[in-house]
Amino acid sequence: MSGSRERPLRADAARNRAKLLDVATEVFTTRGVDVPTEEIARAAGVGVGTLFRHFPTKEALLAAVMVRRLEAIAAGAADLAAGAEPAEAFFDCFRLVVDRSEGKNEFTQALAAAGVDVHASLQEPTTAIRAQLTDLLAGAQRAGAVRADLGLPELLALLVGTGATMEQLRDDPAARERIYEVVFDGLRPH
Amino acid sequence: MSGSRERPLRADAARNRAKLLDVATEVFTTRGVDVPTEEIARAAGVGVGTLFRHFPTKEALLAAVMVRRLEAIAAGAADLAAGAEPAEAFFDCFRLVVDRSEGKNEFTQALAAAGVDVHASLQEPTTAIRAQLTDLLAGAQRAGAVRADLGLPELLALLVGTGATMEQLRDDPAARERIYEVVFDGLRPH
Amino acid sequence: MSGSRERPLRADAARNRAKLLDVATEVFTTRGVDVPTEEIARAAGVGVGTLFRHFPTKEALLAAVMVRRLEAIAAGAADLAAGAEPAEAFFDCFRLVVDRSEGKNEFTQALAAAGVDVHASLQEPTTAIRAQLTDLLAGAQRAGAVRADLGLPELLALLVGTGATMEQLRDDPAARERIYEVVFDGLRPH
Amino acid sequence: MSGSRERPLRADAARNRAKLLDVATEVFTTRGVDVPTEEIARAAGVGVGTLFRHFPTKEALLAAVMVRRLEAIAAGAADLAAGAEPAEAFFDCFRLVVDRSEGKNEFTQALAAAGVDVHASLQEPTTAIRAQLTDLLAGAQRAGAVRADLGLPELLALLVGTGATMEQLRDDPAARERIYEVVFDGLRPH
DNA sequence: CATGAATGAGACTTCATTCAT
DNA sequence: CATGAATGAAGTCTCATTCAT
Repeated sequence: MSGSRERPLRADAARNRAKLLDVATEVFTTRGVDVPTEEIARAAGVGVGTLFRHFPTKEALLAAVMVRRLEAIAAGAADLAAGAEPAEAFFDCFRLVVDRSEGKNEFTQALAAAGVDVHASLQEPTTAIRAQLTDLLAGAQRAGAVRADLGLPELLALLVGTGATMEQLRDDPAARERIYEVVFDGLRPH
Repeated sequence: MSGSRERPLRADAARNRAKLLDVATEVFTTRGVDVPTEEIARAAGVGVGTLFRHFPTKEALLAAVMVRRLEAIAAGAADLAAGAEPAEAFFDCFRLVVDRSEGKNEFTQALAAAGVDVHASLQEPTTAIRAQLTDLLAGAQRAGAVRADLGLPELLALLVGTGATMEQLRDDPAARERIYEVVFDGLRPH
Repeated sequence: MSGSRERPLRADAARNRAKLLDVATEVFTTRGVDVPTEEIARAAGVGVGTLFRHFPTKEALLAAVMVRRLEAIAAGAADLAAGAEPAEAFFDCFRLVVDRSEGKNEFTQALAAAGVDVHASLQEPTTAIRAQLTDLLAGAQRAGAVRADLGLPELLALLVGTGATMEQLRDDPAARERIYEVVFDGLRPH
Repeated sequence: MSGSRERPLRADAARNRAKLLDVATEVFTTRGVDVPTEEIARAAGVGVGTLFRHFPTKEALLAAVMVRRLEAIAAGAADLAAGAEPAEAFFDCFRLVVDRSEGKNEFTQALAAAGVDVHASLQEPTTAIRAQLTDLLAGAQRAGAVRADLGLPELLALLVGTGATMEQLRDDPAARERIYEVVFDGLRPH
């Protein structure tokens, strides 16, 4: 699962990489993608050189941040899926993914703008989530809780879109709840 | 309301401004927001100076492009609203706005990243659409075609979000159609 | 004296030229030489084109402003010279020139920076002052009020330099007066 | 007093900074303040980026050049002051400052035009000279070689103004000498 | 392996000057 | 003759990336 990549990575190097990722996540999320690399390095307490040793380009850093978020989401989803009956698992997982997607769009776009094939470069880490969602969707459909004519692509698109919807309603929890009602109602058969 | 601005604008100036807007719309939409101003000027057949005379900053150009798109959408929406029964008018208009929203997110984000208060600077031109949507929504609710607990904010958020959903399914019209079914089903009472 | 140049100049054209000169004098003096030509034109109530019709380059405008000031100074000097005994006339005139030189340095330098041979382009209009100063100096020297070994070049240089000195003491009239004492004392024989 | 600033500065960085300062001094003095930064960088054998790393704005570079010149002047003045009797020390120092002031006005004005508070930003490095001049002046006055009613402000103004005077007589050493006689005579009591 | 100085292409913008209206 | 839109060279500054220390 968390297969070993390259060499084991020395202790301090690993610490630097982690700090960099933490800072980048924080900074990109709160201040946008245009923050200079140098600033991120400084905030992480390392030189730019170190940043570029770990992430050969800025895009690579961006991608790594995304991957990390996706992995976190996947972990959460795994817990939920393990739990209860199919329908509940599906809808709970939907909520989880959406709630954690905050700001994800900006990354995706920044990556795309940089000419990176997002689908390709994020393929592997996303696989876990994809697999889980496929299972959850199938289970919910088998249980008659979700329209049978929907596939994984529609589900993924809907997750992204609902995330975007929610971002517009950041300050109104009640409204967000109503949106969930609309979307979940729409997902059910008929 | 949509009153005349400043002076009538000389013939060639108007032509240049229009060309600039055309080119910018095209370029920003297809190649993203990071295209150099100089390239836009060249593509429009004018010098950079001319571009900056018409739009004092790049953001101003970006905003102008958005405004233009919104105005076009508003015009289309007006035609639909004039037409038929409330429910149909509402759903048709929803589709129209979503279909024309392609790529709009990127603009909004670019503007926001530049520190522009999008809501403020685009307020006026958006007002037309807002008003129409308010009417359409009210009409559809009165006709019992849409849940009564939804307000304009939710509608707007849903329009944005559905647009984002659709962008993920750019190449699959059938899937897009299924999304519309989901969302429209969800919007109906119960 | 005010010899006719070129054509007689139509009434409105003359008015424009005068307004332009007034505004330029005001603006250059208060806000420096880097003010855009367009702004000067606007302040004068004309288009840039008109400005450039009257003054083929910005330097030409700068030079014209200087000329005008010098002419004003010359006029004032003439009045004084006409008056009393040689020594008094000389020293009064010295004061007059210095007092009116405020900010003149900036112009001279701007012109020089633009590669204009100031001495050459201002030769003619300065001639009047030069002639007067030559006479005044000679008179004062004959009267034994000024060292005999000084020539016009030294006098001109001293006028410029004393102007610069005074600009440093803009806010201290008493100090300025002491400077005059120093310089005038120094000018007297022994 | 002339305490170390920030970090020790790496060897190559120090070399570049020095070269930049040398070139800038040379170029600004001979060709004026309007020389493009890029040209200065090229002449110093570095990229523009390096220039801007050392001096965040062009004004900063200008100011640094001035500071350097003032420091050089102060050093020379210190030597003189150490030497002989008060009167001689004073007048020699006056000459020194004036002779080294060549072109200094242009800098001051460029800085002022850029909205920099020259007095403030150059305060510290000037302090050394101020202190020395204060001492020299007091000494010369005590020795009865200079009018007692003059203060430091007048002296400084006179230094600037005499510099301006001398610049007009760049090519006539004999005339310059006569100016010194005039000014020094004027400075003596009576 | 870390550091941060150096690089230099390129971004945005200004402005003197020209020329169609 | 006046106007002001158009021009485009040039200027200052930023920032991802490289490389000497």
